[in-house]
Formats: sequence, structure tokens, C-alpha cells
Amino acid sequence: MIVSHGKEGPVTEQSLATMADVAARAGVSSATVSRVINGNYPVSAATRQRVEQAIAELGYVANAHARALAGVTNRTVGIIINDLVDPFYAYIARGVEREATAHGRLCMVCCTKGSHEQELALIDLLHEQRADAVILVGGAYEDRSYAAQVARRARALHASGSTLVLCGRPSLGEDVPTRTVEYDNEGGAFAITDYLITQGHRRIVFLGGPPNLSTTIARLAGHRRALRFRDLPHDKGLIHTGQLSRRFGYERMKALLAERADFTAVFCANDTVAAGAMQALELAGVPVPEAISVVGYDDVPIAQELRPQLTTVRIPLEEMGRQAVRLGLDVGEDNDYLSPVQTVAVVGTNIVVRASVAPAR
Amino acid sequence: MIVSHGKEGPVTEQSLATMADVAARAGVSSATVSRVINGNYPVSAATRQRVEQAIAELGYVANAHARALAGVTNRTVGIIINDLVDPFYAYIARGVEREATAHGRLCMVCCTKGSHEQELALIDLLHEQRADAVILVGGAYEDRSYAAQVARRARALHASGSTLVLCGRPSLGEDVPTRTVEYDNEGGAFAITDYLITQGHRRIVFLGGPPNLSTTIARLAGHRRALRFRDLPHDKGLIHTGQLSRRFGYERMKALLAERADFTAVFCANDTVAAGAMQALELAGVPVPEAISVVGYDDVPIAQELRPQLTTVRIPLEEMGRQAVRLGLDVGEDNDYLSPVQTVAVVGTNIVVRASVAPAR
DNA sequence: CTTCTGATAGTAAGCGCATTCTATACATCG
DNA sequence: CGATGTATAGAATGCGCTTACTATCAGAAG
Repeated sequence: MIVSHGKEGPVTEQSLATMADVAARAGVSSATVSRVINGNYPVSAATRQRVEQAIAELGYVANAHARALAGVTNRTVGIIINDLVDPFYAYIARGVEREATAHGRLCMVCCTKGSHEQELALIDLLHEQRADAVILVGGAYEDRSYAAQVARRARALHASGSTLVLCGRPSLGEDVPTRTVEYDNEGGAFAITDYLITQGHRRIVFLGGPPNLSTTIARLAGHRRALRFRDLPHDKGLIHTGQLSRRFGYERMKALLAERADFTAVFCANDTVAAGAMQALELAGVPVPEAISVVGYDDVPIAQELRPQLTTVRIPLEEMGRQAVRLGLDVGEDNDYLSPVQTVAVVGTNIVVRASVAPAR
Repeated sequence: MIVSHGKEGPVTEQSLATMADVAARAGVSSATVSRVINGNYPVSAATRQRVEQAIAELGYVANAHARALAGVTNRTVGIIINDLVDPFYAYIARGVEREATAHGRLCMVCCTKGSHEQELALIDLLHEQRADAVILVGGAYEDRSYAAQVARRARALHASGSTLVLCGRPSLGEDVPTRTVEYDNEGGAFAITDYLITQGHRRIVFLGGPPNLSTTIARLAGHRRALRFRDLPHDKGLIHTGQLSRRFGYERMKALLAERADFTAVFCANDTVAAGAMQALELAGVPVPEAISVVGYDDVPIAQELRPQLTTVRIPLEEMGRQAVRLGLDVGEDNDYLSPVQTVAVVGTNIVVRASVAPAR
């Protein structure tokens, strides 16, 4: 004979207790439970006590979805980056995660592996999740229709009370509701090129970076301005854009060495490229910086691991991530007085002089 | 005179279109819209067409919370790590993110900065989000009450249909409903210590790692077993546990050098510690590996940047992350036939021989 | 011509919570 | 002692979606 026990006994509970369960156990209404949890309404000490005990006994865990649906924001921010392992993105992501946590938000991290479609799809996904802010990190490729797609999503996000924050990529225009965190690519490139020039270098190779990536374009522009500033010729043969990978730095430098190209310094589009270039130089027995000086950009940890240590341009990556969250959440420090909403933050860059540059021969 | 325009005109829409709006515009019921979106019920071509157009015109974006509340899982996995920037965690996180994406899940990444309370709080938060799986990464400290707290959360998660996956940390016991991804800490440590011994080293320093961290304990155990295996004495004075930081490696090695300690090789608890130790050796003018051999653990990228390149134990970190997701989502390959649910995955480790070890003097 | 069947579409009932409005029990005061 | 106020608790509604259940209509079958 099979006896139905109903709800008695320690059955393996398949689903978790709800607020109603807690209410029943505490002998109150679910409204009271809600009030105890949120503490935004007076509840007598005795009642609170009973409710809290019921919560503990039942192991009650609130349902964030129900809460979000009932009107309270879900308290998450989303961040879209290229690759979690790349220190450039990792540091920004860390800043985002920390600042988000500081504001009681959870952080959803998504990676695109460089795919545009994936990026757009992820914005939509984060929108569906009703993230308080969506942070898009990294340089963008020049592409009209793609920019339009992003703009459309920025508006959709805006319409539902969220914000798209562009971090390290150019704004989409005045009429698109986004916030932007910028760092001075052009200025940093100018400064470090000028540094090389004042060390006597005249023939400087520019190495790496996709030619249609906004980041490359800005760094190259700063580089050229410095050359112009010092009245140096602008030799197109010295510009070797390509990729931002270590492999590219290695291969191209190897090729340059093989063809006995004429240069005394290399400005790498980022530190990773510099690492590859220095490896090629090391293998070829070319001493750095005695024969060739090398500089990078970003100041990620590898810059300090290289021998000689790399002179490079420092970007406050983690701070960029934090700023992005502040902008997206509208919680900038100077938000107290009724200033117009801050929509752009610019973080500064500066040269870090280490050991990879020497005066030109 | 103020005229109320009601809903006419292109007002800045404060909230996004809902399914009902789409339904109204397409002249159908919201149920039909749902069916078009989910494609799990027959809808005539003409109707589908109209609905899709309405969706496009309104820029409709589904509300993931409402969907989740209505019974469908929210399709997210959560991962809790120590620090996003640390390559050890970053690689695992990448594996998790990629595998999650491959299964149509969004990935929520949270960092603890090593805090237990934060870790527990994050499990709860992820539970509230109704994540399909929660992945806890990294070694755990021996702590009875803490383990009990985690166990309680594992049960709660289980009760609501989710899964806690322990990644690189010991199981909580048979009766706690968790899944585990392990890698062979003890075996790797044994292997690399034995490698040092076969190179003639007798006095090997063990450097770094919190003494009560499960990872340290296992690596130290493997180290000791190798010594026993080769009948070498076990000198407690050579064990220098501490932290897993570069700074610790540097400082302690500096101290050992200053007190002229007697050893010919160093087994660092991880590659980061090794980097610090090698820096101290470099500064002291002690040639590696000629005078002192150094090995690490993890095989993160820094191992290849060091000069000489570091001999170390490779862990397939990204694969661990992927396995964790498969375990958590119950989608292992061999899930086709009715095998018992897989609860433990073990990934292998292997020695990577590079240039930081030479035969003992 | 009636009955049955299959393909579509609509109706409505929640999912679990926050919150507005309402109700009760006292304490306070004129 | 009745009128008013105050603290506390409950009832009920709705957030936007999924999904049983129900309804309709055409054509096939009898």
C-alpha cells in the first residue's frame, strides 16, 4: 500500500522556498516578509525576529528575477571585451568588476574574440538582462554600417533606462546617447615618439596594429605629428602596421632585420608587439638598446618582464574600467550639485622610462 | 497653456516595448508573439511575418527576467575567482566563458580578492540570479566552519536545480551535492621534484604558498613524496611557505641568499613566485641555472618571458574552465547513453622542460 | 450534410516579488 | 469618552512572459 505523505518529512525539495513559504512559516503575510528583507517599512521587532528565523530555517534565497520584474533594477553591469586573458582587457575588466561591486552590482563579462557580430549579439543579450550599464571596451574598426548598428542599440538601451559606455573607442556622434571613457592615444604616441627623437633617433619604425583600428589610427597620428613637429621626414617605408600580436612583432622584425632595413628605433603599437620584436632582435643577436631602441604602448606587466625592461606609455587601465562604471551608473563624484550629467571622461597617459631606449648611434 | 499630448508624437520613450505592444501592433495575441520568438509552436507564415515586422519596427527586446520568472531557465553561469588579472584565473575564466557561450549561456564573473566572506556572499548573489551553475575556482583554506558554510550553499543551490562546481579545490565530501574539476597538484609536484633530483639536486628549497591553502598542501605533499621516494632527507629548514606573490618570492630569496643558505635548486609554489625569486637571483648576480636551478608551477605566460625560460608544471587551465561548465550544465560528451551523472573530472598535468634547470654542481 | 481532425490562434493562469491601498489596534488628547 | 493620530500588518495588484487549456475554422471522412 502506498501512502501519500503530502509535504511531510524531509523530502528532497526540488524547488526552493518562496517568500510565501517564509510568510506561512512565520505566520505573517508575504508583504511583511518583503518589508523585513528590504527594511524600507516599519516592522515590529517581534515580527522581524520570527520572519528572520523562518528565512534561516528555510534557507530562503530571494529570486532576483522576480524582484527585477517587480520594478527594482537588477543591479548588474555588463562588460564586453575581446579576450579575458589579454592583460589590456583584463585590467579594464578588473576595474569594472571592482567598481561594479563597490556599487552593489554584479558584473557580467562577455568576450567577442574580435567578432563584430558577436559584439552586437552580446549587446542585445545584456540588454535582455536589463543591465544597468553596458560597457564596450577596446578600439573599433572603421565601418559605417557597423557603427550604425551599435548606435541603434545604444538608443534602445537608452530607451529602457540603461546606458552604453564606450571605453577606449571613439564616440558615435553627438546624437547617439552614449557615454565615453577615453585615453589619450594620440598624445601618448606623440610624447613617446618625441622622446625617441630627443634621444637622437631619426629613422623610427612604427610596428603593428591593424591599420583601420581606431587605436592604431590615433597612435599613428600622434607618431606622425611628432615627426612633423621636429621637422623629420615622414618615410612611409617605416610604417609597418599589421596586427597587435606578439607573433606579428616577431615575424615583421625578423623580416626587417633580414632585409637590413635602415632604422635605429622601433615604436611598437603595443607592448605585446614589442615583446615579439625584442625576441626577434635577441635571436638575431642585435643588442637592445645599444643597437636598436624599442618602445611600446599600454604598460602591461610584460613590459617589466622583458630584458631590457620596456620603455612604454602607461594607461591607467583599471581606472578606465572604474570610470566607465561610474559614467554608466551616473555616480560620478561631482554628481552632488546639479551639474549636467557627465558623458565623457578622459584619463591621462604618461611615459614610463625604463631601459629599452638609448641615444642613437 | 500646457497641452497634454498623451502618447502621440515621437516622445522620448522612457520604457521599452513589451510583448503586448508587439502583439497589438501585429494584430495578434501576446501568446502568438511568444510563439514566434521561441519557435516552439506552429505559426502561419503570414502571421509570423507580421509579428517579426512589428518586432523590428518597435525595436522590441525581450525581458530576460520575465522570461526567467515564467519558468524558463535564465541561461547564465556564474564564476567566482580571486582576481581577473592573475593569468591563472584569467585562463580558467576564459575557458568558462567560452564553454558557457558555446552552450548559449551568459557568464557572470565575480572576484573575491581572497576574501571568504565575499566568496560566500557571491555564491548567494549568483544563486539569487538563478545561475544554471556556479563555479568556484581556486584552492581553499582549511577551515571547518567555512567548509560547512559552502556546503550549505551547495545544498541550497542543488535544491533549486543549480549546481556548485569546485574547480581546483578539494571536494566537500560525499554527501554534499557538488561537482569537481581537479588537476593533479600532488602528482605534478612529485614529477618536477623528481626531475630536479635526477639532475643531481639534493638540497631543494620549497618556496611560497600559504601553508593552509589546499593547493600548497598538495604540492608540498608531492614534493615530500619525491624526496622520500629517492631516500633523501627531509630538511624542514628548506620549506619556506608563505604567499603566492612575486614579492614574496623576491624577498624570501633575497633573505636566503643573504644568510648563505645551502641549496642548489628551488621549487616555487607557482610561476609568479618563481619570477620574484629569479629577480632576486639576478640582482644578486647568481646565475640561473648554472648556480641555482629554479622550477615553478602552472605554466602561465610569464614562464616563457623569464630569462632563462622557466621549467614548470603545465596545467590545462582553459580546459579546466570548460570542464567545469560541462559538469555544471550536465552536458559532458558521454552523456548520451544513460551513464551515471559525471561528478568529477580530472585534468592531467605535465612537466614543461625549458632552460631554468641544470645538473647540480 | 454532419462529424471529426488538424492546424492555428486566443484566453487566462500563474511565476515570485514590491508596493499601494486598506484595515486594525492602540495611544493621545481635548 | 469620542475624535484623531500613529504604528503595524494584510489584501490585492501588476511587472512581462510562458504555457496549459480552449476556441475557431478549414478540409477530410463518413
